[in-house]
Parts: sequence; structure tokens; C-alpha cells
Amino acid sequence: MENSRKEQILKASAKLFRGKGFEASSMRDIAKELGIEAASLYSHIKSKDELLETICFRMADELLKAIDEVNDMYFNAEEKLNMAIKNHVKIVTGDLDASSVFIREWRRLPKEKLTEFIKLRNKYEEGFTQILINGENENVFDAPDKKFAVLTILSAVNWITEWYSPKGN
Amino acid sequence: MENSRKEQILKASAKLFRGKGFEASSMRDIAKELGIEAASLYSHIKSKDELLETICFRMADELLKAIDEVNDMYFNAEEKLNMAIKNHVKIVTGDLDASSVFIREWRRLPKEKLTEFIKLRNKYEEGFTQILINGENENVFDAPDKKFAVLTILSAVNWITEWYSPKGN
DNA sequence: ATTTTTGCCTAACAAACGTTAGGTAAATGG
DNA sequence: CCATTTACCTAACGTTTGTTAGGCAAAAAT
Repeated sequence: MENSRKEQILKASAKLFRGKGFEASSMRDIAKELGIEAASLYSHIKSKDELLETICFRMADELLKAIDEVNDMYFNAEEKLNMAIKNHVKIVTGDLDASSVFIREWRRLPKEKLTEFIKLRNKYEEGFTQILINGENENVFDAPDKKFAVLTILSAVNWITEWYSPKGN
Repeated sequence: MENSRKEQILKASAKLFRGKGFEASSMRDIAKELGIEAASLYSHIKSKDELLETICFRMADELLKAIDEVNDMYFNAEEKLNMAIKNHVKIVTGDLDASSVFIREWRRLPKEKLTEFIKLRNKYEEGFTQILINGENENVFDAPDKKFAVLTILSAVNWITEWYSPKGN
């Protein structure tokens, strides 16, 4: 169940999408990575778009679940922010290929799925914003423009995928 | 000289590359933006790759020139860092389309140009690193891992292109 | 006034793309 | 032991892609 052919295809897709981008990675490239023909992929998946969708929405769901858990816990705002960032880093470093695609290639989602994705992403950002609002009430943070602060935090954190290597520091 | 046809093509390309990505923007799309046929573009440019190259390397050169100027000036490290970031922001906000392409689409450069581009980008980052080293000698900054600090600064600053609007705040 | 250059056009190209159809051999299940 | 499903194959499709060839009218240069 875990290493099904579909899962292997997703893994190979994420690797290629990360390296060369979504549109520059052809079905024939993905197939070659697995040692099969391009047409054979369609025994397991419906379309190329489905691959990008699955990768992006899986990451989004995982991140959303994590921040919801943090926000439901009864910690103070400082602890919450700490936990949220730690979780984010853990998830992102847990699958660098998929994360890179999630961060970098989501724009290539088909229009209809794109708006759905952006909705999820905004929800995630609101999770962070909520922590900052809590922090302001507790007088521990001072962030007049919360939206701005959240984006700055996430932009810095997301840069991980560019330099983090599993065996490096 | 300033609004030559080639310059118009570059402007339209940057806009499209930013919006839909390099590979998803066809020559026919770019031509339509200018009200001409795709084949007509080739009176002014050599290839589609040339468009991406010109956009990316122009930005790189402009940024490099700016940081070199700052680093040659005799300010203390704090002033230098301030100036460098201010310049970066000014350049990036000066042409958001080109900057987005520079930040987001440089990966799609042809292999040979890609390594050249990365060399320039590293040089730029070293400009920042140099400032942090100066600051450490002057005991005004404390950044044990300079490479990391520089990337964090730049990642935050580059996020501008995602939210900054010429008429907004 | 005549040549040259410029800036566009239409038509077409070969290559690459995502995807479908139809088949085959091996694994699976009753 | 036979039926069915699974996982792959080859061949081909229609479309889109970047790009070239060749032409034509207007503008610029001589």
C-alpha cells in the first residue's frame, strides 16, 4: 500500500518537477525515471495535472492539519509561534521534493484547482496571523501589520528548500 | 532608442513570464500582446531563450552594480547593510515583472547560461556576506553563519514581488 | 529617383507534447 | 483450471511548440 506504483510515480514527478519545473518535465521524462513507457503511466493516473494537484494539495493538507493542532493547544502565543514554525520546518524538510513543488510550482495548477489551492494557503496564513493576534493581546509581540509579518516569516522559512540538504547542517 | 521594438518585446515577455511562467508563455502569446504575429518577433530577437536571458542578466547586472557601489563606499557596516537593502528594494520595485522573472524563472535558463547566472548570483550574495563580516569586526552584528543570514535576508526581501503593488502600501 | 533596410506578413516545418486505443503476457482469484 | 485483473507494451492521434523561408509594402538612405 505504501510503495504502490502510483506513489512511486508521485515521488519521481516531485523530483523532476523540482529540478526542471512542471512544464519542462514531460510524461516521457517521468516514465524514463521509472524505466517504463509514458503511456504506461496512465494505468495509474488520470493526467499530468493530477500529479501536480496531488503533490500540492497533500502538502497543503499536512501543513493545515499541523497549524490547526498547534492553534487548538493551550500554549501562550510565543510557544505557539515556536511550535508552528518547528512543525513547518519538520514537514518541509520531511519531503524536500514535494515541498519545493508546493512552494514553487503551484502557480501551474489548472485554473479551477488554483483558486481552491489559494484558499487553502490563505487559511494556513490566517493560522499564523491568529497566533500573532494572540501575541499582541498578551503584549508579547508587536506586529502592527500582521499580514506582512506572516508573509515575511513564511518567506524566510520556505527558503529552506533552497539550501537545506538532508545530510548537511 | 528607449522604446525600441525589442524593448517592447522584452516588457511584454516579462509580463507574461511573470504571470504564466516561461514555458507556459508561447511566442504566439507574446506576439498577441503586441498585436503582431509570432514569426515577426524574429526580426528583433534571436530566440525565446534570449528573452529570458536578457531579463535575468539585466537584473543581475543592475543588482551587482548597486552592491559594489555600496561596498566601495566608506560607511560603517550598519549603514552599508541599510543601503544595500534599500537599493535592492528600489531596483526590484522598479520593474516588478522583470524582477519576478529574475527571482522565479531563472531556473529555466539554458544550461550553459544557467551556470553563468548562478555565478553572478553568488557574487551578489558575497557582497552581502562581506557587509556582515565587516559588521562582525566592528562588533555591531552577530551572525555566526553568514551564508545563512544572507539567504534569510534576501529571501525576505525578494518576497516583495509577491505582495508589493505600485499603488498600494 | 533608386536602392536598401525595416517591420511585418502568410505558410509551413519538424519536433515534442499529453493522451488514447488496442493488445499481450504475467499475476491473481474463484 | 479457467476467468479476470493488473501492469506494461507499441503505435498512433491531434495539438502546440519554436523557428525558418520567402515575400511585400512602407520608410530611410544614398
